[in-house]
Amino acid sequence: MAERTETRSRILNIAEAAVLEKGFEATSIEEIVAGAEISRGGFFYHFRDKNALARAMLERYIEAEDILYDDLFARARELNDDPLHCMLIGLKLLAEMLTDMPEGHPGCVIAATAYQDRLFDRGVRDLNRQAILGWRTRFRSMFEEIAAVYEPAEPVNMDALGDMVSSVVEGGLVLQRALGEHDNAAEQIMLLRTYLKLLFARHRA
Amino acid sequence: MAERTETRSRILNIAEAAVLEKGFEATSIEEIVAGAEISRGGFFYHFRDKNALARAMLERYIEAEDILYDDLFARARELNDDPLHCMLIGLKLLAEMLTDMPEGHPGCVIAATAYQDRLFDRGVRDLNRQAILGWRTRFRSMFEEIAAVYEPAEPVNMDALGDMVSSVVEGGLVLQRALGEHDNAAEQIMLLRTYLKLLFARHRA
DNA sequence: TGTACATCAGTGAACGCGCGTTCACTGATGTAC
DNA sequence: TGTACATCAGTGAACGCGCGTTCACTGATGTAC
Repeated sequence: MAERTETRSRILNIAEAAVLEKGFEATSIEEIVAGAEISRGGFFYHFRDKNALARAMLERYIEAEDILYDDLFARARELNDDPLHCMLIGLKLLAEMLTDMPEGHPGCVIAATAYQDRLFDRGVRDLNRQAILGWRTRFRSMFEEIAAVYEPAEPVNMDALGDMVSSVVEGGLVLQRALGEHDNAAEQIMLLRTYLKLLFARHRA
Repeated sequence: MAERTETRSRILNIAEAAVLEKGFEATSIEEIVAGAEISRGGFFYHFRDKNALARAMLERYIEAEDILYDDLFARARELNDDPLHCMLIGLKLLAEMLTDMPEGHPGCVIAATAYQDRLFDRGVRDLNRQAILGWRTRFRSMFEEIAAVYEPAEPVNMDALGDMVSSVVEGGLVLQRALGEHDNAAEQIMLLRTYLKLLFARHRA
């Protein structure tokens, strides 16, 4: 990695961890540059101001999550071609991934900034919005594939069902942060899995 | 209301709204006292320091939520004595309550502080923890009543199921904050309702 | 009933500290001729 | 090959501002005798 991108991502790593621990406003540039072993001026060479840091952090986080989901469900599809079983396997893999993190998942940058959104400019808030809408679209289209094969046992709002994956992950992460536990998000995902089995698996169309 | 409690709760109202908008660190005592129309000194008459404000805010929020849930499910029980139907009616009432808020629910103080917990002392973090555990116990015991009458269609972890109510609410609130929409939390609650119908309603024990 | 004192619910000036940001400068590397 | 200049990736001192907190003081109300 070039010097430039290497330092930049060192800054972003440290900032992300700090923001998840105590929020954006409470994370000082001083502590970031101390952690990244550069000077204050060095920080402002990479980011125009603190808001630019927030935007870069979110962009990187969203991109990484997208790659993670792409990868996860690609692996699931290799194991089973049926859309329902692919979804169930993907969620299982996601739950396992969360359980396997030794310190527990550190939390979601989207949720952290959603509860501090008046600190940021419109660009950052739009980014946050687009991320959630992207996940809605991703999962909604997977659920539509499933519904084309399996008739839902009860009528459901497909947008809401698409959102449910994000919602369950976000909710689980809030719980495990508040409780100081490690596996709440994974357990909530397993409950979502059971839900989807009950909703779809009974009636092959 | 006595002067004392009246001013105190005016401070807490303003602080809570501000904390949900931009986080605890970014909420200054200056803006709180300006909103409450008192002086800086007046604030410190009521709260020893900013951490004491956080604790009081959380205590009040948790108490209010507990009363709200007590009330909601008491009304539900009046409408139907069966534990499953009581739960389903209670969740419907909760979803309606969320939909009826003209500005949308402002967000949960627990979630906001969970993503800023390194700012607070142990007392505040314990309070947060106890709140989530309290909701777990509340809903778990309701689900156990249900399971005594209706055999679950799939095996579920009862602690996780108890947590699921909080998780769905928290997750839905994160989504609606990030999206700037109003009814995501209500829709997630309706999906949870469908889940519980599928899980329990089929097999009367 | 009058007087002395105590408590309550504040006021508002002052404090020092840490914050985000700016800016003149620097040494290493790359490019033109 | 040598020299001049440009760009890159920073350094570190300095800036002013807003923050949480302290403190001496105040006027209204309550209580004792």
